[in-house]
Amino acid sequence: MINQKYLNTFMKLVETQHFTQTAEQLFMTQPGVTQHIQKLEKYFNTLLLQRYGKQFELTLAGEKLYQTGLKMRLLEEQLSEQINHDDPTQGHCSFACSGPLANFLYPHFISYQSLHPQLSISVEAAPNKNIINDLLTNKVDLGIVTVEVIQEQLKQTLLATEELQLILPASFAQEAKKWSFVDLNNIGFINHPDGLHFIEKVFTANFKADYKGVNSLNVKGYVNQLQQILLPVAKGLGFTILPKRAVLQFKQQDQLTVVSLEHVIEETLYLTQKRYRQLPTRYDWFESKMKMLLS
Amino acid sequence: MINQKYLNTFMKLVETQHFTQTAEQLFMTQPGVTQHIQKLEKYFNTLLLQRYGKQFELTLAGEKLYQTGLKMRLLEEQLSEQINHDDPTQGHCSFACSGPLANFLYPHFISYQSLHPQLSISVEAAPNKNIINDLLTNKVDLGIVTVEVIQEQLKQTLLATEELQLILPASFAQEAKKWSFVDLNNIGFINHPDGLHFIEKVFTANFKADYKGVNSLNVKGYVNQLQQILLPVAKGLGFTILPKRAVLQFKQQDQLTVVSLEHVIEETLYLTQKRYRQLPTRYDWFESKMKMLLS
DNA sequence: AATTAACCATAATATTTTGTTATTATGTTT
DNA sequence: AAACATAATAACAAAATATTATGGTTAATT
Repeated sequence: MINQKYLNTFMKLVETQHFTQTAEQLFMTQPGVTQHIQKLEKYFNTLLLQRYGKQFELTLAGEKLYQTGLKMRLLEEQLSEQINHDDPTQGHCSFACSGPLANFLYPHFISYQSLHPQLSISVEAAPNKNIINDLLTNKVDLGIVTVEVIQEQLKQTLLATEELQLILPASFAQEAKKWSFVDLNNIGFINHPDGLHFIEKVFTANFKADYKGVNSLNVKGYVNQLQQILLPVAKGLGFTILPKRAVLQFKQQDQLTVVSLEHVIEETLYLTQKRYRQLPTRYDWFESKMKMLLS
Repeated sequence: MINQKYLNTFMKLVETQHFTQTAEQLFMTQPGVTQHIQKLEKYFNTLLLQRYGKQFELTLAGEKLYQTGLKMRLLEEQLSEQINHDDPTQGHCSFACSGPLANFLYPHFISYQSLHPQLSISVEAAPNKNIINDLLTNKVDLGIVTVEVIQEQLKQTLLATEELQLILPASFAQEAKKWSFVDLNNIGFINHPDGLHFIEKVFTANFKADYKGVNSLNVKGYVNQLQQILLPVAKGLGFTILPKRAVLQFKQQDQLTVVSLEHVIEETLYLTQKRYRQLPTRYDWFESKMKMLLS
């Protein structure tokens, strides 16, 4: 690592062109200046000054070091100015949530971003597990997940609840029919990243007698693209379970039937973040906006 | 100045998230790491780490310091890579010379620049005195002047010689007339930045008997724009003295007469640079190009 | 030309800074 | 509950850094 004190002495020397004056201005003695320059020359293994008489010119290396020094000086100045500032209208904001939620939230975010162009916003759609992992590794700052986390490092606040809907192909629609686990399992399940988690919640509440865990489930497919999960259902290939907001985003609503369940299961959305990590104030707007939109 | 060693320790700590591992990887002991962080926190007068148990998260300040550290690390890497390189096809080249010469040279320079877009080229038209001053203060690296300099800090090589021409309005043209100092002084002198210097050289050689120094000269005007020096001459308002190349650049040649002098005076062009200052190799092409063009 | 003053380099020494060892306190895991 | 791992602190050792004293050059002055 380059010694900044030496570099500073060098820069002052370049500016004064004078060892003794450099020493005076930096409140040190002249031999100190000489030694600093010598240390730098040893460190870079190059002459920095072309000496002649008691004067000198910079060598090419010296010139480059000086230029770099200017840039470093700038970086340092900016840092000490900014290190205790927390501007709510600039910087990077990173979010992760489920696909449907991302689709829903992102338009609101970008209209805010256009008010504050200094903001940079990234929203990643991902399943709960990945979101939690991204939070733990600081890849995102704020996540919305549908599970309570066990990690002590994370903290959560309740954002909203949303109904989980059991979706059948419209072709299977039968008024007031009371569907059983066996009926559904004959049709087959279209899985997705949160699919089994939803099954567990909805089926244990509604089909306690017959449902014996995910192993007994007839899984007919899997897809992790939000827009595509409901396609096989629409085509009559199977049923699935999704949050209401995800179902509403599907184009061909007439191809689907929402089965009304005896025990309505609400999925809970938790705003999740690192417990010991202070978020910049630029996140404040997003937090309150999300609470407003989702409540 | 921020201590780079401390910063380096901090960066490693951010990357390992672990004091002991940081110490091992940097071949130091764990208390050293603790102390480095403490020194940085004292220096910035802010917490950099939010500690909990034996773990920690970065504070906002810590995050900013880490980001700045990354930039500094990059600067340093680039420097140590480049400090002993001297690429002839990139970097800044600065020249100063007389206006006519600048007009003549610059087109050749820019066509070279278009071959090597990494080059940046500046050519400044200025009188000798300014050129010398700019060289001494490192504002330009290479200059062309028409005088021998006295400063020991500068070195010169002969580039070319060029005839100094005495220019009269075309209306004054008289075949084979032998002009005297008094004739000319009646017409009056149009001065320019190098005007008196040229007068001195040409008149002492040609009108030794009558010319008694610049004080006796009838100066009718002054302008330091190359394109405009010959305008008053063309209009019949006075005579002037210019290098041949400057005269050739004037549009209305038919308005001018070049007086043939008994003693032709050649102006000498000296390539001038700092004696103890090595020029980057990117100047090599320019030096040889200029020699080629002007010889 | 001789003298003086200004300036930078070097060597030896003093001082300050930095790093280490030993130890304690506090969590974490078995 | 015991063993282990980790970070903080204090005291001390080591290293880095700065200063004083001095000498050799170069430039300025007489």
